Amino acid sequence: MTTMKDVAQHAGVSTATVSRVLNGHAAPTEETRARVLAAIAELGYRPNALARSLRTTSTKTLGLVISDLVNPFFAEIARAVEEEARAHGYCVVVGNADENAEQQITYVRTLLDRRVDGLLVCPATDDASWVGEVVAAGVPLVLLDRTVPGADCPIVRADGGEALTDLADRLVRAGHRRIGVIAGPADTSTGRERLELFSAAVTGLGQPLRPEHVVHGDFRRESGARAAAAMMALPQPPTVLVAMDNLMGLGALEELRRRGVVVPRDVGLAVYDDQPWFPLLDPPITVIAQPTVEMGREAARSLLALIAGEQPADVRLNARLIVRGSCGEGDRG
Amino acid sequence: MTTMKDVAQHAGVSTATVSRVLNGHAAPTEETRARVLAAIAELGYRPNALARSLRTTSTKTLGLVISDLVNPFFAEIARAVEEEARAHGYCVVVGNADENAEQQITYVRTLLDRRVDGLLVCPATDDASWVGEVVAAGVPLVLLDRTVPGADCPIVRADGGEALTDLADRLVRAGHRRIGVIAGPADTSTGRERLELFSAAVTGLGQPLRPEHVVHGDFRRESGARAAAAMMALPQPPTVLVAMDNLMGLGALEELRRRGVVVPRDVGLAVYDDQPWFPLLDPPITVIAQPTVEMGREAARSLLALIAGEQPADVRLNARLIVRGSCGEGDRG
DNA sequence: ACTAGCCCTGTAATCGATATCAGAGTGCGC
DNA sequence: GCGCACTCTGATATCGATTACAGGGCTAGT
Repeated sequence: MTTMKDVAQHAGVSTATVSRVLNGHAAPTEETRARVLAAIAELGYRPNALARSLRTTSTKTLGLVISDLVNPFFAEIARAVEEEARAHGYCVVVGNADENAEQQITYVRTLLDRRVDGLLVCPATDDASWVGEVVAAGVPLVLLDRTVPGADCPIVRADGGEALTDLADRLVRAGHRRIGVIAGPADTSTGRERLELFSAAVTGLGQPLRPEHVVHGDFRRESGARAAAAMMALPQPPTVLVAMDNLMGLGALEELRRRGVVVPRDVGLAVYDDQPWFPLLDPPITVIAQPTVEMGREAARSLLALIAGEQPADVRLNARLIVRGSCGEGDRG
Repeated sequence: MTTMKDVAQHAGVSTATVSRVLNGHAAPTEETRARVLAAIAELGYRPNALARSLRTTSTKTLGLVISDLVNPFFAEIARAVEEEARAHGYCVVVGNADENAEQQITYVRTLLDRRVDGLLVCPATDDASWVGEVVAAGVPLVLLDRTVPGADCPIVRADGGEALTDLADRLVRAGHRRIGVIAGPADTSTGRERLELFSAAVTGLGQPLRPEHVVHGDFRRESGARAAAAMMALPQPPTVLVAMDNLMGLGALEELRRRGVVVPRDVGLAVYDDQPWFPLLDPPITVIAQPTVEMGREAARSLLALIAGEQPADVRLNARLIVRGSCGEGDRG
């Protein structure tokens, strides 16, 4: 590789001058500037970002640790983060935790070691041991989608309270008396919150959830299928299933299909997170849509603000209910 | 941040010794080793990866430039690459080109500047200007999914020839005489190849494609919808549509639904790339499935081999046809 | 007892950039 | 004509690690 020294020699100047030209400092003459630029072009020189970052202690890089890259919800967030960051001259390094706390910690450490300027994390679980390391490293941190206990940093998330209440309301009004919930993991904030909000809503309507009608999954496809299977095998199966994540919803759908259960005639279904293909199903699936793009964008903005020394406030966006028919609204509502 | 110097002072040794302990060199005594490790633990020291990489000229990082992160086909590949890399002690930096040649070049440069040990690229277009820069930088390069003209490096891809021939065969045998193709961009190798292979197959069966029944999209959702709309508006619309990518297939489905066109009664549909939700549609969609996980894994392996100084051969995996019913096979086949 | 050889450790150069500080050259005022 | 201010450039220290080389302390062989 050609280094700055080569360029300097080739242009007959010192490395300091090359550096000044590169960084747009006022000093160099138009003439030397031209000579340096010519040398750079001729040698095809590109500055070594490692050396530069070592010296300046800034990498112009954000780290993003995501719970599961294959989950389209997170993929879309990742894309939005990347877009917003790029618009501000930052680059994003994505780490995929695969819903695995250990892998997540590994990634947080790797990113800290590489001296990212800021860190954006969608925590895989409630384990918050890594937060201390980030704070100790003095690296700005913003949480995305999920909180962890005791973390003292800005968070960007979607509030599903209203949407879940609306959904509960609709389901009960549509006549459902046995509502089954495929909940997220109890050791994630979103897993707990969605269940609690929904549970409170149906309880408030005089239709508390039965214990056997709440099954926890892990935000992945197979667990959704297992949960649906477990509930449909009960002597008194639910008349409607609510999956608290799009992948578990997908798994549930697959399981219902395998069992020959017809939606919504035999059992209704609602899913948390919208996906472009949900409207294409027969019946189209009723969902709670989260503003993924905004979430990613806002998270990147908050982090950039934090890096700039500001004190961004928490961001709370609204999820909203989209009724489509998979809960039998047409028939009963 | 605490540096190696701090650790050295705290342990009463030189930085050289700390480095030796860190890198598992034989030299240090068990006793000094313990002292150093204690100091490291006590200070919570983590080595600066930038400084280390600058010195060793190895980052243990692979760069992955992907055409479109939101396309689940690529998301899955990215995940497989990351998994395989991690298993070999490498970390992956993902750049999302968003099917945009310029953005892709930007990312290639950024990754080269950061001195990734190797580069994995799914080229967004046929523009191969960036390949020279990678070669000049002396960075191992492996192409994934798509080729570019004149690139002299290993490539990992899926061969759809057999599957496309099978599909053509089935469609013609099922009585289809007007087959519409929603092709990929003409300036991508996969876009061209899939069309050519399929076109050759149907021509061989005496049913050449009509020019107005071939519309190029851009591997994204909206273009699939537009292409479907254009063909369905023809005086003699196709009796079956073949979308050469899952996102364009999704767009086509949405458009058909909007128009009240019933699949497969009014028009059949087949899609390149399988997705978990395709079997859930009514009718389930006939697809050509690519081995995404293997592609990602093999690509990572090839790149690691190249880095290790070996000469990996090109990898060609087979795509395969999965008949499900959306082409009216049940009725006509 | 003295030296050869081995083991462990420290000193210092190095990777490729940036930034400070000092010095060379020019222009201007008096 | 002399000095001062100002502009541009170069030499050099530095970021935080790795590593070649040198040297001190021991053991062992004769």
